[in-house]
Amino acid sequence: MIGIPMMDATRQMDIIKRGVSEIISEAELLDKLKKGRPLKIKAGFDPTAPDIHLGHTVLLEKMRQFQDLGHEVIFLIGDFTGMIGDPSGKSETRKPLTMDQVAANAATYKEQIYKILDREKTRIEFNSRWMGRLSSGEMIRLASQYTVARMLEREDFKTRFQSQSPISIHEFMYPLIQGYDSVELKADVELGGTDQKFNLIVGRELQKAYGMEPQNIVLMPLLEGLDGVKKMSKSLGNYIGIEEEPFQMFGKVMSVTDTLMLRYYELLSHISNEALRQLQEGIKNGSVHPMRAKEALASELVERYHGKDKAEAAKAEFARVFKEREVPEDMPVVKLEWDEGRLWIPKAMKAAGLAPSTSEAQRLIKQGGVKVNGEKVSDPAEKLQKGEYVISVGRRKYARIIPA
RNA sequence: GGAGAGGUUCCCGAGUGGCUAAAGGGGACGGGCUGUAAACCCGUUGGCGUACGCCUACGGAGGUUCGAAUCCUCCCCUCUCCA
Repeated sequence: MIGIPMMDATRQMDIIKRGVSEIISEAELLDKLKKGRPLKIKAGFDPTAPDIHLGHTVLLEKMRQFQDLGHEVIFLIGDFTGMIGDPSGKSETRKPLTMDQVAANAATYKEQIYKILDREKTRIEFNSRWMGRLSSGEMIRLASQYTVARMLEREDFKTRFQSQSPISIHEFMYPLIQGYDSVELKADVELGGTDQKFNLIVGRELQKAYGMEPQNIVLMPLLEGLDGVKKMSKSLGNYIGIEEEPFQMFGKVMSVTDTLMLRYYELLSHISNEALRQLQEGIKNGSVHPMRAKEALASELVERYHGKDKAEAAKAEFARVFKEREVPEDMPVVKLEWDEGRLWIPKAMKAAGLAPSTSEAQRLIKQGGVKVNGEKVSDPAEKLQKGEYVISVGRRKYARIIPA
């Protein structure tokens, strides 16, 4: 960083603003940038088992942008706050993680986040470092900085209060502690998802209460999942994990709608703001084929997480399987018992994981969705002589079966 | 603590004694169309060596009945209102 002059504040702002949902406040942030010193950028993460998907990377990419602009990024693992669990509603109080678990999760985080963040420029912190030794007196002082009325402004607290659902006192501590982290770290900017808005604002207020200049807040939208509607999450199954196989990752990106593709471009791609604008324009006026754009995006993402070679291979494989409708090179190989010499196809399908039950397998056959060695199966009762076969269901599911 | 309402197949939600493996919608899956998508159209959506048939299913356990998701008893859970 030393010796490299910082980019002009307005140009920095232009980069920072890409894809953000809200900045509190833009004018303040611009002032800070104008001072020309590296800012402390904080972003907090749950200590629970991390399995990062593209939704999480929206925030990480923004952190990376700040790093590239020469600022100091603090990756904060909320191991202390993890004992409370963000009271997002009904969720029960979490069981505290052991030191070992936290350490293991942190290690996993590191492995994954450095695919995006610059290892040299990332500072990792745990909030137990300071929270663990905060005295009761200091804790009370902290709690005295905020009022119940203001706490109840938070949407989920408000609704729970109004509907007379229980709110435990310790749940109020969550935003306070998260905010206190900003005090401790002297954060200039805190990054978070839009769902974190309240908590981040508390951080601002607390910094003021402790006589500091309040942090600015950069809120990132929650990335829509593959369905294009709900936020990407593992439990909804609409996610792309950053450790997924290249071919699978490529295919998932390709299956996304054109609108969502542009959204992903905005939030995930490294193409410049100018290039993004041209792309949007090109698709609108028809000069850019959406499929080409989608391929480029898929390639970019696969390359980021698996390297250039894997990305090219995934692209080629995808073209083979989906454009030319040929059999994929890699597919699960399943060994089956051929007890009676002839094997009922639905049974083979079930054993190969192509259908959850023989009943379902029969339905699929009746609907014309099943092929054996490329030929459509029309009779659900059909059996196979002992041998090796490739069975497919629909366009995506394939398995090779061989006698055990 | 008192008074009500309700728990149905992946989800929502109909169904008040047989015609109900259970309407309808959503989702998912298969087919068509296409750009590999979206939208749209059609179809499927409990399990089982497989038409037939059999088994399992309407919060749980019993009971009434030729026959229950539907009636009775007890229990568990959720929600609403009052205090």
